[in-house]
Amino acid sequence: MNRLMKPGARERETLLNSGLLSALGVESVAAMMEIAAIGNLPARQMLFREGEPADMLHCVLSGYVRVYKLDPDGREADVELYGPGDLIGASVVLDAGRYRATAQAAEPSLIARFDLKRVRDIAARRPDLAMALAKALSGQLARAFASLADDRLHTAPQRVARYLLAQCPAEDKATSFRLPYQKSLLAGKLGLAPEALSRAFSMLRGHGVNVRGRLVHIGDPEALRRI
Amino acid sequence: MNRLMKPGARERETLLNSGLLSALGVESVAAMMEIAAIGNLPARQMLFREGEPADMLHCVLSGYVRVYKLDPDGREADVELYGPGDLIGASVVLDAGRYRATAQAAEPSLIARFDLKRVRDIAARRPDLAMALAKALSGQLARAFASLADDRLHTAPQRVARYLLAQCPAEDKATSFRLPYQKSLLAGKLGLAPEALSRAFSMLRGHGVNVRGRLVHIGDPEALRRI
DNA sequence: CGGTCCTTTGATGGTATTCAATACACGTGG
DNA sequence: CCACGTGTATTGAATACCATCAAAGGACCG
Repeated sequence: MNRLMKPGARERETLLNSGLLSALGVESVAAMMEIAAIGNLPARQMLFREGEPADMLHCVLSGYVRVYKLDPDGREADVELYGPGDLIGASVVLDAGRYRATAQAAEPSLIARFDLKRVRDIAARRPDLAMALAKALSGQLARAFASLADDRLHTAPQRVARYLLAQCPAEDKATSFRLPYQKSLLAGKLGLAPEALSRAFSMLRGHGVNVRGRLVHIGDPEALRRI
Repeated sequence: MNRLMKPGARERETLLNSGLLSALGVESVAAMMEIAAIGNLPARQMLFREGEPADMLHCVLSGYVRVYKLDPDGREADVELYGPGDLIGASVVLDAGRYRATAQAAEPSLIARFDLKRVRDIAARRPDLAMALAKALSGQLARAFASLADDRLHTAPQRVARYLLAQCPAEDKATSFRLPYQKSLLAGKLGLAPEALSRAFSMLRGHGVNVRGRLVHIGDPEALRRI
């Protein structure tokens, strides 16, 4: 972490809207603000490594953080991608154990850190914080289950189509939007090699999907749904 | 559910050792016991279905419960397998939302059910329960992440080898044990078709693994680790 | 304008799924 | 205790899918 600082007005604002703090009572918010430290991460900086003792809870304020696991021979598998408002590494909140994966900033990012022991102390007194933690974990577990099932049930073009649909507004009309991060990150998130993502995009071109750089145009959402 | 009943002495015993209740204070345990209902599930009975409103928390006392997601065209992908002491469907504890997957008894099973609203009420007053829920979720998230990475990084024989090693005592000497459930269940848990599991076993035969029915003999754990 | 990193495209091989048919295990009832 | 039948496990052959390697094309930033 380059520099650590107390949260300023802007950071407090973002934290208040984050998944963890948004549902808390004023006193718990104050207690958490008290122990928050803000840090600026350059791209590729590690937040923590698999196996290290877990002593911090992290929350993304801006940017993206990639969490992955390593093979003995060095290959990586992305396990989750955290964006603004997301709580990182919650899978480790309660054991006072070790990080179960490695976290790396995917781009220059702003994050908040909370000392785990103090978080546990506060949560032991304030049920709203404990429930907020459980709620964050609950959502992440649901996402993890969805990924697992998606991996096992759908082909690469199908997974990409589903991702694109999830970015569309609900109505079934043509849309354009920007990918929130680079394609190699998206590939990792979807469990694909970057080449496979590229091929998936080019096969979806025949189904009304146009990609140039990070700009995506969906011609016919209904057609995508039938892939 | 066939019959519902208050927990008897035997069920209370099992519940006390379960992941959820084992870390609670006496008062929280009493409160949870108060609202527990025990049910007997025949094999293949559904506990809940994806999309249904979630109103119950479940805990396995004996047997196994398979949780899976469905494709539009009816294919299934197992997402988690819960055994004695495990908390089911915790991914839904806090939203008062809907079940995100389907749960089915894989064999005749005994389960405890807790009314979700009342659990939430108790947790709102008692931080130890909220923390126990978070802890259960935390463990499940870590397992889900491990599965996800395992799927993406390892081949079928490697995944099977890792599973077998996880069942062995730590020491590097020959061992025998029984699979806790049928092979088709194990296949689903590992994200494999039953045929792929079968082929994996027969390829592991060349590395000191012998399987007859549910009986497994590991000749050389060290060799397995090198697969 | 030049370099670096990201992305695309092509060719190949390994790996798992699927379908189909046979063999086996286990519980049931005779 | 044995015979039977159902569901489970194995094996084989064909196919689909994706990773990997290699190389060329493009984007973006200094």
